[in-house]
Amino acid sequence: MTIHIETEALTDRQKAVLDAALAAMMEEGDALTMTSVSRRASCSKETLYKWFGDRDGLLTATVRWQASKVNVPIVDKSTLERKSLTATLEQFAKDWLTVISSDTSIALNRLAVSHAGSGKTNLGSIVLKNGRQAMGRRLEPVLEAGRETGLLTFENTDETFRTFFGLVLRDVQIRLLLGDQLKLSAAEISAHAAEATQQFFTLYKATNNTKPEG
Amino acid sequence: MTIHIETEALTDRQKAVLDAALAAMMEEGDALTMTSVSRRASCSKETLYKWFGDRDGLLTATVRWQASKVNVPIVDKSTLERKSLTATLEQFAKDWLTVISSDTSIALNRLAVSHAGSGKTNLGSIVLKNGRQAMGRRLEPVLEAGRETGLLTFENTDETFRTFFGLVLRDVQIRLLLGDQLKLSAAEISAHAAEATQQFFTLYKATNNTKPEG
DNA sequence: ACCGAACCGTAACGTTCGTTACGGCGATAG
DNA sequence: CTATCGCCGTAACGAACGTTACGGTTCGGT
Repeated sequence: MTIHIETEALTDRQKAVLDAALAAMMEEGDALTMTSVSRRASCSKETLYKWFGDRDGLLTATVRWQASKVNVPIVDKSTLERKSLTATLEQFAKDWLTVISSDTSIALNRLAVSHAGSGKTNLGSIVLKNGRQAMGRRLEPVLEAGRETGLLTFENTDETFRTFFGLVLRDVQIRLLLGDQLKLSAAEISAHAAEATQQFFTLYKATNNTKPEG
Repeated sequence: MTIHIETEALTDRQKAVLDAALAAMMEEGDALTMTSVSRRASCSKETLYKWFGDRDGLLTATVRWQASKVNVPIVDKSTLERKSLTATLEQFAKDWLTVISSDTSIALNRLAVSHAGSGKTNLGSIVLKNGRQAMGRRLEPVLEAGRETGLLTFENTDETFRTFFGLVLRDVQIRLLLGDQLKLSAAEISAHAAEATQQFFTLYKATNNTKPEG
């Protein structure tokens, strides 16, 4: 019941155990058992219970651990100045699509969706916070910077981000979660990232201004 | 293991039982038990097993039953002639958002996502076929009709539909599946359906032609 | 060398739940 | 009226799995 592990304080051995749990999660989904995790990690169940409290604690720690590993595309001021807004958005879209279509992300989101239904744990909110919301926090300053430099026109930053979300991800995530055999090559991801970015500019480019990228 | 029920041939009593299973699914998610369903339906477990074979058979029949009840927005030729393309798309978006945000749809999709992970049943493909794919089959003729009448310009119908998908649904479905407390009033749905339709036209309107809706 | 802590492997316990079996009851046909 | 059939309610069985307990091993500190 209780969560024994702070996200920051993890032994290397504990990280290895969580990686094993992650692997189990990818292969067995929510049906993973404490026994299978302990076998994969070559550790005893007693250790699992001592470290993580109970099954939910292990799952929560695993989700947190994976979330901490995900490279949220970071866009800071210097990046904004060096790269054009178009290139920044395009790269962001590319990274995002790549993460979303990874086996790890799919397994994690499936688990979180399941638990959001059973209502016992708050894995859903953890994934939400580290997924959708983290993306918003990263991208919204970029959008507002684009507005300040006169490249974009919009009123509500959050709504604008959600439109970008829709243009980039479309039906990809739900299809993958439902088990659709959807293969996204790097080339296809790049191509669509570019197209979605163009569409985004079409919708939000400042009307009486120079076009982005000339 | 075996599926005993054809989707078409369902007694009234059996439909009532499946509705009870649906209710159980909404409250308990994947954790619903045969006992709870039999209690809700006021039937015996023996009957459940005789009719549906086993637990998976019951779940599959329930998903099929709900899928058969969902009103996929139907757009036929006569509708296309009576209503403008804009109004048609807007209504389609509205119906779709309403379905997606209903408790039933959320519960069903959660279950399907869970099972797509465990890989035992094909609930995911059933939901996919009756959700995302059914929508595509309905809307794509509309888009092509719009292209033929010179209102829209696009090359790939499927890609165009997926863009519409993204503009309409954005982050709504994944947030709801992950348990985000997102309340969509009818007014908000209508407003966004209109906005998404406008954005869609901005992206795909024929360049050298009269604007849709004057 | 000795001690204690941490950990591994495994056995054991208790619960939950899918599945099956059985007795009773109302309806319907002969 | 009686026999059969479908269904209800409940009890019982068995397996899976979360959780706990225990003996043996490793390892760092003294």
